[in-house]
Amino acid sequence: MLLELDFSSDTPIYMQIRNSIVVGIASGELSAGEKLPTIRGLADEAGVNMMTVNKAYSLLKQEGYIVTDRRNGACVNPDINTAKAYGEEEINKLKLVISEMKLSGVTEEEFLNICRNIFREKE
Amino acid sequence: MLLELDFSSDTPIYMQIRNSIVVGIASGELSAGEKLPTIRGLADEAGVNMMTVNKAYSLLKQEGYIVTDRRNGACVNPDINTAKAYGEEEINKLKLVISEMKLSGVTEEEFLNICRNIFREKE
DNA sequence: TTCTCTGTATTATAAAGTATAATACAGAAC
DNA sequence: GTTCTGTATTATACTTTATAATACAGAGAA
Repeated sequence: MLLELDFSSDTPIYMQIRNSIVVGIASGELSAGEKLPTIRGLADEAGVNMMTVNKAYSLLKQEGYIVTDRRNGACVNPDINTAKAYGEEEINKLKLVISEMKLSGVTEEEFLNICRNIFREKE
Repeated sequence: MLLELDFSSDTPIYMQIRNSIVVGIASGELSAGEKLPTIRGLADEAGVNMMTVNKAYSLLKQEGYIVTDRRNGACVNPDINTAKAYGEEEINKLKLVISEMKLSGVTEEEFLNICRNIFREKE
């Protein structure tokens, strides 16, 4: 698992970890059921506290992206519910990104192409 | 200016204000050169502290979205630089939204249609 | 058994970010 | 002068974030 953390970012570390894993699952870099690093292992590797990784894993578990087992550790949820509705929060985040890129001069077609590429990105 | 603040959100108030204005400019709700509410006025209206609004305006000014004048107050920058490159940060935010919606079961075509609608949204 | 690994929980602490409050100043408009 | 503007300063309180040091229960391996 590639995990790039930006300690000077305004995004909290635990959220960066959470985001990396979500993106990894969506891109196929992490496959359904795949074993994730242990909390302690990832904390060591990333140079952060165990509880910071734990916070990320707890959030991912609560969101249904991963499952945890005291025996085997954490795994990507082998059966993520792809029938759940996206929230208004996602739409608002999307609106914001589109607004910012629009004001950077990105045209609709350029933007859609960027999205197409990201959508099709495989590991 | 419509301004909906969610005080229970994990997004700071000053950032919500900043985001609302960015979206407003991009959608055309706020036009180039248009006068914005005064810091004190908006603070009163929104029920927040003056310095919170000031923080949002300072950020918007620094980002080039608005200009300020001690005489007239703050205005939408009449000449926003639409030739500036979008940052990697925007791409990462976009990747995250796409990932989350993908994992909610949204197909590529559905997603592109949502984007098209947002992109064309006028006030 | 004993040892080691897993996620989880607790408690304490430090540091940073956020928001409020009360003022004050400089510049321009009236 | 008075009033408005953005801006600046200082202090305070609260929340969030991250670390640290432990500890526990359950399961696997020696």
